[in-house]
Amino acid sequence: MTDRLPHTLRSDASDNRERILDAARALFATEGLKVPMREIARHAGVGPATLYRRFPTKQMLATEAFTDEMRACRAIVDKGRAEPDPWRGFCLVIEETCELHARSRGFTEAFMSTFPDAMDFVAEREYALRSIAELAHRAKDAGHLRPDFVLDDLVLMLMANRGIHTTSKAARVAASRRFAALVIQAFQASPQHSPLPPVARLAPAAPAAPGKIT
Amino acid sequence: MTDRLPHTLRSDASDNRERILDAARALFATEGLKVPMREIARHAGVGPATLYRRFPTKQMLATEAFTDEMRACRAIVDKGRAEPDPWRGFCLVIEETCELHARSRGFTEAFMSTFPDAMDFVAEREYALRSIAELAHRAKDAGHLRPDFVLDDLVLMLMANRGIHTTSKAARVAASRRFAALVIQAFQASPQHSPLPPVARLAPAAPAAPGKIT
DNA sequence: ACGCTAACGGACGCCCCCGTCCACTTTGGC
DNA sequence: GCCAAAGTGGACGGGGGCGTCCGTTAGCGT
Repeated sequence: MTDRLPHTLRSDASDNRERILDAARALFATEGLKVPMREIARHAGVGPATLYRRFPTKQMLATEAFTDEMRACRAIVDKGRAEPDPWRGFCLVIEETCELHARSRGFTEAFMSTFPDAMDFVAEREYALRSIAELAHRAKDAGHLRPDFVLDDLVLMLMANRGIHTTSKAARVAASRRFAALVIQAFQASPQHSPLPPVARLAPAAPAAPGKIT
Repeated sequence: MTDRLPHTLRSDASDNRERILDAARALFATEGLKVPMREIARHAGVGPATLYRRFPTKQMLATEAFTDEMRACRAIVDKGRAEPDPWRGFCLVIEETCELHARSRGFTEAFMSTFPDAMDFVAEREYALRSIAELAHRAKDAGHLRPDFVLDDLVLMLMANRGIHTTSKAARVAASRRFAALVIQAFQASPQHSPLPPVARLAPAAPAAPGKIT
């Protein structure tokens, strides 16, 4: 033994790890987070024990599996913030976020649910929300975003977007696109809009079981 | 025996039946359709066998439990159609439908999902949609509803509304109310709106498992 | 008051998922 | 090539929901 702590995985192990992540990404996207761990293992061609040794909890697996989406999410808000026209940036964030979430059923659940252990998602969500808040502020000042818009409206929109289920992914993405366009229409400042009902206090939002991911 | 076919339940039986329906209504509203049958039985203070004898399938139970909501749904669209101003009627339908669905988590699932056996919900949904289509047509003619609105947009809105989950029912209703107001804003005809992305072909819509209610 | 029978609910067997243990296999440094 | 350690997957016990059977209880007509 040359090393007491081999932090480097054996070749077959890291190979399996990658296959597991691929399977998880695919199944989380199509089936959502509720997909059984064994299903992922089966799809990856490994035994349950291997899956559990590599990722002791489903949170850890989800966290790893969704790094791409998390990066994309951050990229979207950064791109939106970089846009010279704040309203254009705001619209862009809504459009692309809706599409991103429409593409992966599981990511939305992970992103919206408040994980008790892994704080990654919460932190990332907070970052996104704060960025968008700043963007919204600028868009309001520019007179394009309705003045009574609040950040919770965006959370509301995201929650609503997740309700859109269809048979195929293509249909879901298309529906989400149209939904985003309608939402943007609703957020746009207009002389004719009547006052909105009061905002509801939206808790950090849980899909069904608060914090539990099963 | 005075009657060969006692179509009338014994007193304790009809009593239990009522308690089961009460429990089902309460649990379906708060927990959704996924609540276990035993849970309903337990909550009603009866054994599983009693529940299953009275309602052999969860569909039958749900169908009975949601008659009130179905009636309310029909009343809403009728009221909206009776309104002299079609746009006002259209808004009213959206507002009240959103609220109705926000009040009962399970009803939305039942209403949106396509039951393979019990056709009651499908028929009722079709009636509502046809009525609203006619209302929308008049609202368009009056120039208040945007011309590129299609009926699928309303289904989209309903699907989205079901995505709104919160901790308390009160918060959910409040959120739904605001959501409805925003949606109405989006549907309102306006000189400044840009063309919408193409409509997606929305299948009759299934919550997760198409047609299965478990 | 009685007895027939509808109605009841506890208990059963089934299946699926969970997380863990352990005997066997593979890797890679020497 | 050898062999210790890392890695593997089948198998296990636990838990929970499902739908049904059956011995017991109690409503109701006589």
